[in-house]
Amino acid sequence: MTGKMKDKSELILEAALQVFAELGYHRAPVSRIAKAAGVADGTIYLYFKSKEDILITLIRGKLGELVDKFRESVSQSDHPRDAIRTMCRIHYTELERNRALAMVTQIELRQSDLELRRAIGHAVKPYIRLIEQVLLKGMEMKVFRDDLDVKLIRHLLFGAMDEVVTTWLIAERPYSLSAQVDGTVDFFLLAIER
Amino acid sequence: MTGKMKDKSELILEAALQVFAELGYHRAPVSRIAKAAGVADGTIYLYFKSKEDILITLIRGKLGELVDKFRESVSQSDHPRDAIRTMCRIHYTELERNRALAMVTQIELRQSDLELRRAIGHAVKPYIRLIEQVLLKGMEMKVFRDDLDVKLIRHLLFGAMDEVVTTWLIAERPYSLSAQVDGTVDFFLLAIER
Amino acid sequence: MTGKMKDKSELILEAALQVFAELGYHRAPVSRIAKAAGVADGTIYLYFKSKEDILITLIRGKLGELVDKFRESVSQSDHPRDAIRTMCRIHYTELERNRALAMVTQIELRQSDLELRRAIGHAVKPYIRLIEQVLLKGMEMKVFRDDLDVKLIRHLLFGAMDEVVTTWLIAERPYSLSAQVDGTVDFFLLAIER
Amino acid sequence: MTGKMKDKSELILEAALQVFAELGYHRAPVSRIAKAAGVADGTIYLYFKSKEDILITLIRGKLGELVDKFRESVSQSDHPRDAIRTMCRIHYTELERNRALAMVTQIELRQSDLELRRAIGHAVKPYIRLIEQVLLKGMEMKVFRDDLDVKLIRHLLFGAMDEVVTTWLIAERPYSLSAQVDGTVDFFLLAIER
DNA sequence: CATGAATGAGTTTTCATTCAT
DNA sequence: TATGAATGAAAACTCATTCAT
Repeated sequence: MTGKMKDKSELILEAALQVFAELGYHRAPVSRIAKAAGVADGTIYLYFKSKEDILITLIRGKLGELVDKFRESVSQSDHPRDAIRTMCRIHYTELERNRALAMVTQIELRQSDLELRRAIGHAVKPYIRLIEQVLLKGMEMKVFRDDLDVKLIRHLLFGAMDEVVTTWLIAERPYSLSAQVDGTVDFFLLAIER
Repeated sequence: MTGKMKDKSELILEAALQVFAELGYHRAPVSRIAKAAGVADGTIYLYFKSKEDILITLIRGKLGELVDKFRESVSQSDHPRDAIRTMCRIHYTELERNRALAMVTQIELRQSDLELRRAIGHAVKPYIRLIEQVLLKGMEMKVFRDDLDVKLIRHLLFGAMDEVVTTWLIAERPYSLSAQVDGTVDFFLLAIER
Repeated sequence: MTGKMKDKSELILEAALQVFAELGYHRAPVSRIAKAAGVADGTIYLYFKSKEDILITLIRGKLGELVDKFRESVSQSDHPRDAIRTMCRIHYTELERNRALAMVTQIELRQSDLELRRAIGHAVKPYIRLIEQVLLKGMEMKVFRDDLDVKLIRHLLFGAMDEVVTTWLIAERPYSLSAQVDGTVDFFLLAIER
Repeated sequence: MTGKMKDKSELILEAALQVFAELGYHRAPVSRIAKAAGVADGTIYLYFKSKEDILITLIRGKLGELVDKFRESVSQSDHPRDAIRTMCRIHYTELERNRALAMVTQIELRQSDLELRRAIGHAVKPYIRLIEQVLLKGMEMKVFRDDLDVKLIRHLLFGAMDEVVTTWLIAERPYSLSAQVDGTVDFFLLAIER
């Protein structure tokens, strides 16, 4: 039974994702999340200690899943060039598929106090580090330039992709995000390949 | 006396910038802005029609000033390569100097509802377009590759710089933002120069 | 226990009636109603969606009860003449007994915006229609003149009684309202009986 | 020059009448009245000591004018029957012509606290007394019944007319108010003539 | 007399959180 | 564990009134 029956806290997180995506964190009443999850308002507080706690847990969990995917795919790429392309593809594809998550990570994740911002920053770090590892491996394999400032460039890569996602998200007219993969990666490679 | 006496709406905007930077837009009560500006709560509403109006006016004004600086400097650069470097330098230097503004543009600008997000997006557009113009000029002058997807790359450049600023902003330990200019620009140039 | 325990929304309405009667709708803060009802401010909004909603519900409920009494009594009157007298007696007696209700219906009911005024007008309509029915029945039974303009006269009767109540309500010196029944009805009958 | 130049307080009252009629007393900001009158907000307080004072003065003045018209016309009527008809005609015609005034007297006049209500009640009293005088004259001339309870009946007449005006005022569909004169007066006469 | 910028008390409403059941 | 009614602090905004010019 444990297999099919979702954990109730999972249920609440799922509901919160939808509600945050629709209304934004600050405009999303806890009662609405409760209703969406099919539980009583008070029940939420048996699983989370505050509304903020929901958001943090949510982001951590979802980004954790994403990072796992990144890691897995990267480990299967022989060539760093392919690893970069794969990461970008997953980055764009997953967020395109899960618009609610994109909404929350791109818009809400930037939110509120420094405290929260930092807490969430930690969730992104593994991804940033993964990018770094790929860069290092590429340098080691002599396919990337040997003078790369990896500490800086990992942020340049992440920031560039991040902005592309945000731009897509708030665009008035819909277009394909995943179609931007090659343009993005080609740009990167020009800058980092020997 | 008119020289010393700042316009009261300017006074309020200045106060709002500080308060927003400290607390974040949603957690900043109008009463706190009023107190910081040394005026009564109601006075705020003689100059702005709502709290949101303060934020929008603030962003528009400050970003407008920034964009003006960009434009002026760019127009003085003969070579597109220098223009790119100048833009990045101003971007990093100005936000390093005005941390409160950085706070609001990097953190608050991303938040709130889609509505506001879009409204503010317009304030950034001129900058994005300026980047585009530099790219085009560089292509025309045959110093940049002739196959650049400018619509995409302008976002890649902006996003990369933006992320570097945000990372600096939320960093636990202080370091120089302006010191990142050359690393950033060199990366860009490798990707776009012939 | 359910017997003694009044519905909480009933409790709030009761409190609102008192407060509205004392201060008038516009001068009555919701917080005061809450205090009078012995609940927290926020509790009010679990039962009513706005302050205006309280007033409308209140009027509708109380006037509804009154109209029910009118209807019942009228149905027990064989002769239209008695029906008229009974209506007037109930009208005067009930409002004399429930001064707070009179206050709200006579003073507050008239106030506020046209919107509200109309909404409340609907609550009075059934009473006006009941008067009309009695008139028609009297004409049919040949005890009232056959040339009565019922659409107009129903308002003349209602308005006349209404003014008597208002005059009584704002009088400096107290006197019996119910003692005016016969004078009022005799006047009416002279005008409408054959 | 005094002839053409309206007194400034008159100007303000005129403006207040329009604004009250449009928005209702409580929703009408003093600043709006000032703007409509073409004076500064503060100027209002040189002529009136409060917003409420404006309303009271306004009603008193306008109703005073009306009562003067009633008195003049009545004094020209030889027969009490005609006097009654004339009063009703003026009552309906004047308010039909001056909808703003009707709005204020019928809706706003009923408003707010008992204090105001009473103050305004005084303005109506002369009219009520005039009705009484006509009734007495008619009894004296033996054209009206000699057993009329004039203290009551004057209110029945006023209330009946008043309600007809209010009904007309809040009606969804427009119709002629003055067309109701004969129906109303015929009803009265049946009740009071010998 | 006239102005109109400034005031700040007062109001409605929302919503995260608690706790008796 | 689960509920959901109740709480009450907080917050945005309005506007009658004042007063320095």
